[in-house]
Amino acid sequence: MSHDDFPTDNPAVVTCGLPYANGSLHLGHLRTYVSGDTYARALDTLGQQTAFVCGSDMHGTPVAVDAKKRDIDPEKFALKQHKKYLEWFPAFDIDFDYYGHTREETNAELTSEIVLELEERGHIFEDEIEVAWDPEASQPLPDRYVEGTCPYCGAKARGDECDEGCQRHLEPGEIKKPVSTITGNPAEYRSRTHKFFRLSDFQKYLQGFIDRVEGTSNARNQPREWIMGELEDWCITRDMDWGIDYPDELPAGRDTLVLYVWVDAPVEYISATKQYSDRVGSEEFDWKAAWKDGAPEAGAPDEADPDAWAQTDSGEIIHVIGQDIIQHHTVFWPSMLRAAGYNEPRAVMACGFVNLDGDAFSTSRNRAVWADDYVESGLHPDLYRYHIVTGSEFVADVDFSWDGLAERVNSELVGTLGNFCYRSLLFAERNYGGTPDAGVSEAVAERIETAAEEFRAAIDDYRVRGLGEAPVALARFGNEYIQRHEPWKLTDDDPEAAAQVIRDCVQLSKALAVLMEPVLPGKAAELWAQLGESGSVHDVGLEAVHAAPPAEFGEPAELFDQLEDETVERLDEQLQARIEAADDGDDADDGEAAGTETDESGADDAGDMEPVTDERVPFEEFKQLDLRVGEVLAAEPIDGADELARLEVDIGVETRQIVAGIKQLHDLGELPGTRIVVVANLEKSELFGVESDGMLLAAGEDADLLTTQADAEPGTRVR
RNA sequence: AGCGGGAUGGGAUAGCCAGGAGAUUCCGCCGGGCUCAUAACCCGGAGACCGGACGUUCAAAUCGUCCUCCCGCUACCA
Repeated sequence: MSHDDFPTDNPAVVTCGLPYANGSLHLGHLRTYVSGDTYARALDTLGQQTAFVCGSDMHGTPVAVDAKKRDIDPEKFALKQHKKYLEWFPAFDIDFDYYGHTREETNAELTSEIVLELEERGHIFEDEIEVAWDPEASQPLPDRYVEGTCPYCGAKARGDECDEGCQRHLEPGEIKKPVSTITGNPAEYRSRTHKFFRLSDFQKYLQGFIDRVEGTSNARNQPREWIMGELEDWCITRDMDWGIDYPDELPAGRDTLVLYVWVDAPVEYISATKQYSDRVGSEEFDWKAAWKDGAPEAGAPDEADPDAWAQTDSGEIIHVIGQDIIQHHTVFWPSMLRAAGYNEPRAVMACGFVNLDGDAFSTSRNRAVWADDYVESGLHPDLYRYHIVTGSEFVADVDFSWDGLAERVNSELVGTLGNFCYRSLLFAERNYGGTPDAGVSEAVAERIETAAEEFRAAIDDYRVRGLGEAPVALARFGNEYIQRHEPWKLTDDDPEAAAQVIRDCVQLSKALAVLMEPVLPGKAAELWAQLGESGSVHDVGLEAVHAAPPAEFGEPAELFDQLEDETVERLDEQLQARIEAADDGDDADDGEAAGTETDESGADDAGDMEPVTDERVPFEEFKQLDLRVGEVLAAEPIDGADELARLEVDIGVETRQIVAGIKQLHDLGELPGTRIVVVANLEKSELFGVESDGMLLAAGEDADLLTTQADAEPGTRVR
C-alpha cells in the first residue's frame, strides 16, 4: 500500500453518501453520517487537514415522480427536502464543512466538465436501446416512470429496479409488460439512442484499484465479482427533463437528454469540496490539492503499467457509505475519476445496516425511528452517536432498540465515563479548587498514551468503533485507579499522595474530553468547559491529552443522566403502537386452518395503505385476464432461492407448474389441497431456472393467498 | 445459482489476517468491598468442550477441506 499513516501532508476529504431529496431520515440512515462525522473529527484531532462534505441528491426519477404526485415543481420539492436535511444533521451534531446539493451551479459545471472530458477521451459511445414509451402522453418513460414485471423473476418491478422481487437493477428497456406510471397505459417500446460510458476501458485499472483501496473489507470484496468478470458498459443518460443536461452533442433528432443521476451525484463530493474552498479560501483548504494534485493525466490507464497510479500517493479521499452503494463507489466512480484526471479514493468505508429490534427498518411500513422522533424524545444526540458507533463493528449490522440504547448509556456512559469524570472533578474542586499541584504519575501518563495509540490505530484501520471504545476503556481504568488508591482516605493521612491521585484523575478527565470528542462532541465540550479550559475541544490536537489542565475550575455537573425505565417504556410503546397501526389489516383474518404455526416474522407487511391507482382500466382490458380457480397439488421449495417455491396447480383443464415467491411465507407442506386463484394467461417466465406458467394471486407482503369461499371447482373462471 | 460475511458462556459481542497455557468487554447471576461519585464504583466467583466433521501442526477458536444453518450483494434501500 502506498499511503502513509494519517496525518499526511495532503489535505483529506471525508464524504458521506448523498441523501436522496425525497424522503425522511431515520436512525438507520444516520449511521453513515454519524460515522463520517466521527471519522472526520478524529482526523482533525490528529492534525490532518480535513474537509467533511456532503450534499442532497436532487435529481433522478424518484424526486420527479414524487413531485408530480404532489403536483409541484421537482425543484421546489427537492429544495424543500434539502432544507430539512440542513436541520436534521446539526441536530445530531453532524458538522459538515460544506453541505450543498447537486443542483448547485458548481456541480452542474463540474459534472459537465467531467462528461466532456470523457467524451474527448473517447470513453463514451452512442447506442440504440429499446426504452419504454407512453403513446398517450407521447413521451419516453425512464426508470421509475414505468412499472411492469421483472424479466428475471417475474415480480412486479419498477423500471430501474426489481424492488419487490429479486432486487436486480434493470437497465433501460429490460422490464416486461411495461405500464406508464403517468397515464397507466401499457407502454410501448421505442428505439432511442443513449450515451454509454465504456466501463470496460477501465477493467484493468479497477483490478488494480480494488487491491489497493483502503477502508473496510466489504468494499474491497463485494465488487470483486464484477471487476474480475465482464464489466457491462453503463448507460449514463435518461429521457427526461429533470437532471443535468447532457453537455455535449445530443444524438440526432433529440432535444432533451439528461445525465443519469449517478453521474452527477458523486461529482457533488468534488463540488462541495470546491465550494468549501471558495468559502474559506484556498489557504485554509485547497480543493484542487485534494482532488487533482498528483493525479495521472486524464484517460484510460496504460495497460502495460496499470499500477502506475498507485505510485502517486496523493489525495486522501475517504468515502463513508452504506453497503448498498459499494459498487457505485468502487466501480463507476473511480473509473470516472480516473478517466477525467482526478485522484482516486484512498478509502471506502461501507457500513452495515441498522436493525430495529432485530428486524430491518422499513420506510413503507413506518417501522422506523425517524430523526424527528429522536429529536422529540429529548435525548442528547451523543447517546445515539455512541450507541451506533460502538454497537458493532462498522461492517456488521447493528441493532437499535430503546432499551438497548438505555443499557449501553447507563452502564458505559453514565456509570463508567460520566461517573469517573464527575467524581474526579468534584473531588478535585472541593479539595483543591481545581487541579492539584502535582505532576502526573508515570503509570497514568503511559495509560493515557496507550489510549491515544488506540485512537490513532482506529483511524488508520478505519474502525470508528475504536474511537468510541478508547475513551470508555480509559475511563474504566480511571475508575479502577481511583478506587485502588482511595484518595478520600488519604486526604488526612497522606495529603501529598491524595493530591497525586487526584492530579492523575484530572489529567485522565482531560484526556477523556479530547478522546471522546469525535464520537461525543457535545459532551466533550461540556467536560472541556468543566475543566476550565478556554477555547474549544474541537480545535485541540491529540497531544492535548498530556497537557496540564487549568489550576482552577468550578464545580462540575453530571455529564450524562440515567435513562430511566419509564422513559424507555414510553418511547418503546410509541414505537410499537405505530408499527402495529401500520401493520393493522394483514394479520386480522387468518381464516387459515388452525394449527399453522408459520412464523409471524414474515419480513415485510403491507404497511401504510398505498392509495388506489387513479387511472381507471376499461372493462375490455380487465377481461383480457384469464383468472381461474386452481387447487394446489404439490408445493416444494426451490433450492438456493430465498423465497421461491415450485407449485403444481390443477386448473381444471390442465396442471400447471407455477413458481411463486412464497417459500418463507407459508408452510409449504400445508398448501396441497388449498384452492387458490391463478392468472392462467400470463406469459411464461423462467425463475431460477424453473419455468413458471401462470401466477397465483396473493395479498400483501405476507402473500396471503386468495382462496375460494365456497366450493368452486378448479378451472372455474374468476370474474 | 455465483460472490461476500457470519456462527464464541443465559443474551449481546472481541479475539482469527501474523496458531501457543480453555478466550475480551457489556448485560444478567452469586459472593464480598468501598462510600469521593448518578443504588454509582471496585474486587472475587459460577457458567462456553469457540456451529458440525475430517485434516495440517509439538500446538488450532485461530490455518486447510467438506457439511449445516443465518445474513448481505448480484449494477439507485443507509
